[in-house]
Order: sequence, then structure tokens, then C-alpha cells
Amino acid sequence: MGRRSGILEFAVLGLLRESPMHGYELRKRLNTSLGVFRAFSYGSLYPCLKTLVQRGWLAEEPGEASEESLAALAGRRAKIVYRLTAEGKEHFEELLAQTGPDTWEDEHFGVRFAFFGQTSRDVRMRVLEGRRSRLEERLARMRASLARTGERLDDYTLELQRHGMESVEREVRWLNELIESERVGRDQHRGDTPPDPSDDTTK
Amino acid sequence: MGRRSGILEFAVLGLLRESPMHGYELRKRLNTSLGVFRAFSYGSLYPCLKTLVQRGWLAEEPGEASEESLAALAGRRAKIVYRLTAEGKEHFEELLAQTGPDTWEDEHFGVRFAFFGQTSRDVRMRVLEGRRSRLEERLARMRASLARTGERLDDYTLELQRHGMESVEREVRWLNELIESERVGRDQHRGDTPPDPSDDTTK
DNA sequence: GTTTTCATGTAACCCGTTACATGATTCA
DNA sequence: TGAATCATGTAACGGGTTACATGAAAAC
Repeated sequence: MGRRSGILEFAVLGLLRESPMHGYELRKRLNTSLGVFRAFSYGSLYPCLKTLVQRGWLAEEPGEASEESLAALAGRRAKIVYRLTAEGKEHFEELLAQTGPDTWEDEHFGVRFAFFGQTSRDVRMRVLEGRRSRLEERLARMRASLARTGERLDDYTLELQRHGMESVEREVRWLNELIESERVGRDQHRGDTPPDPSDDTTK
Repeated sequence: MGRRSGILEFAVLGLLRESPMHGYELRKRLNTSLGVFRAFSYGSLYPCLKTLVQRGWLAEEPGEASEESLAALAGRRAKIVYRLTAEGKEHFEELLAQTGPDTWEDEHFGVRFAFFGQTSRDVRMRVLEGRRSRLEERLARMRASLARTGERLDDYTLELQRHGMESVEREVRWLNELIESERVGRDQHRGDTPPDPSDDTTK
């Protein structure tokens, strides 16, 4: 009953911050904008929306059906448009400011990155660097275990391991570039191409 | 109660086919040999082992504790070594032969690949090609959605999408190489380097 | 002799999916 | 007017984790 998701909740708040939407549309945007990473179903989305409303972070608005008068009749079910409340916005901003360890875990990182446009630069930096060191740890462990057991593994397992390591190395290089360009953005000046200075007057 | 996992079950059977082991060791091998992909906990492993025993696919053996005589005393708990039974082996071989659509889903593919050493060549081919066309579909969808919504996305979301697509493209290239080398292995002759002709006398 | 690592297990929970049920709107 | 798509929702399940509890063996 008490759906307190995490990543889905975060994504919903983030998308609704940009503009109000109804569930169906929300789901499509979740599964495209958010990338390849996750594909949520209605079975998780609608209950999530409900609890977010209960907590006062979202407000339901009767969607514009066709003609106003018709929609109001006898329990007529129409599109429900959700919008972020003031408390919801505040809460989302708190979430955006978080830089805890789980922030750079596989599942979370993608969503966090997707909302970097609304994230302050120093938080972006911490998340990117956290992710990078996370991956570097992983690489170290993989190399170690490969050195230990490397000889007695069959060709396919070895190939799988090799490809896995290359993937991780590639993501590290990607992060390096991102971190570098964030740094340049800070050192040089403002207004280069860095995606809007973020309207963080909240804090 | 009725843990009928799928990927964990498959991996356990596969590892135990190579040699008997106890749970603790099994878990380590799951989290290294099987690659970066998944990290199982005891909370899922032990219940899984239990149900596999119940179905007659695994047999428990009292592990060699220290001195034989001591181990037999009053309900003494010692290492439990699991080995694959004949039925278990047969069942695993059936699983290995499967080429259904979920075979090439993200989660399954890694484990399937890890046991390619024990998989017949034509099944390997079907799995690799299935995976590839799965990824190509995904690429097509990504490109389409990028073309539609591409302009009105912020820089970070776009970058995320771009990086995601590159990852998928990279895996496709990897699959191409693998498929090619499988094909060469078949066309040329036997005993090139193709990792053992597989002892499939079962069928 | 105490801390670490090895080793086995369980109960509660988490975050999601599947399959289903319902109805409105658009399009051919 | 019937099919496809849009739109909302729920109950049952699924496959795993976390946190906990226990105890033996090895290392210091």
C-alpha cells in the first residue's frame, strides 16, 4: 500500500516540475526521455501518483475533457492532470540536492543525470565524481578477480568479463569528459553553453 | 515459499554442473564468474538451493568437516555440499537448449552467455542473433523518439540518450564479431579454437 | 582469547510487473 | 459501427534485498 518508491517517485516529480501532465502521458515520457534505462508500467505509476497526492506533493486537476459542462456530470471519469504543488517542488529540490552514496548507484544515476538541467553545478560534480570512483572500485575488483581466477575460466566467461570491463572503462572515460567540461564551465566563465544557471533561489 | 527463480536457478545449476560446492562458495562464484551483472545475496541463494533439492535436481552431501567421526554427532551443522543429480543435469540441459524470446533479454542474456561453453553451437547462434535483433529494434525506437522529441530536450537528457545509444551500438558490434567468429568456426572446420565441441550425447 | 572470516539460515519488506477490468475518444 | 488507441485503475504475484540470528573455524 505505502508505495515510497525512490527512483520512480523522483522521476515523476521531476517531469511534473517541467509541466503538468496526466498519467498516461507521464508514462510515455518516463520511458523515452529517461532513456533506455527503465520502463515503468501503469501498475506502479498510478499507485505512485496516488501516494504523492496524499503527501501533498501533487495536486489533481480535472483535465479539460471536451466541453466544460459535459465533464462535470454524474461521476464522469476524465483525464486527471497532475501538477506539482509548492511543497512538492520544495521536496524535489531537497532530493535534487542529495549526494548520498546511493546517488551514484546504477539505477539512480541515470535518473539523477536526466535532471542535471535542474541540478546545481556542485551537486552535479559530486554525483559525477562519486559515480566515477564507484566504477573505478568496481574495475579494481574485476581486475583482481580476473588475475586470481583468470586462467581457469573458459573462453566465453572470459570474453564476457572482458566485454564487461570494457563497458565500465568506457563509462569512466565518458564521466571524465563530463567532469572536465563541468570544470571548464566553472573556471572559464558563465554562459558558454552550460545549460542554464538553474533558478535556485530557494537556498 | 515457492522460489522458482529463473536466472538464479539457472546459474546455480550451471555452476554446480562443473563441480559440487557449498552455498557460500557458490555465492562468491556467482558474483565473480558471472560478471558485473548481478550480485545475489544469501537471502535468495539458500531458499533457492532448498527448492532445487526438493525438486530432486540437487542433492545435499555432508561436507567433510574436520574428522569424520565428529561431524556425525548430535545434529551438528557442517558445510553442506550440493551436487547436481542426474535429473538436475537433464533439466539443465533442457534449459540450455531453450531459445525463447526472454533468452535474450538484458538479465537473461548475460547468464546464458556465461554458460555458452556448455551450449551447442546452433543454440549459441540463435541466442546471439536474437539478442542482436532485440538491440536493433531498441536502437530504431530510440532513433525515432530522438527524431520526434529531439529538439525540445535539454542538453543533459540529450547527452544521456546519446551515450545510451552508443552503448547499444557498441554491443551490437560486439555481437557481430561473436556471430562472425561462430560462423567461421562452423564453416571452416572443427578444432580451430572453438571452445570444445560440447559433450552433448544426450540428444 | 578475541576478532575475522567462513558458513547457514529466516522473516519482513521493497519495488516493481502481469494480467485483468473498465471506459472514453479517434479513426477508418 | 467497430477497431485501435488513449486513459485509469486494482489484485496477485515475483524475484529479489535487508536485517537479523546463529554458530564453527581460522588468524592474530
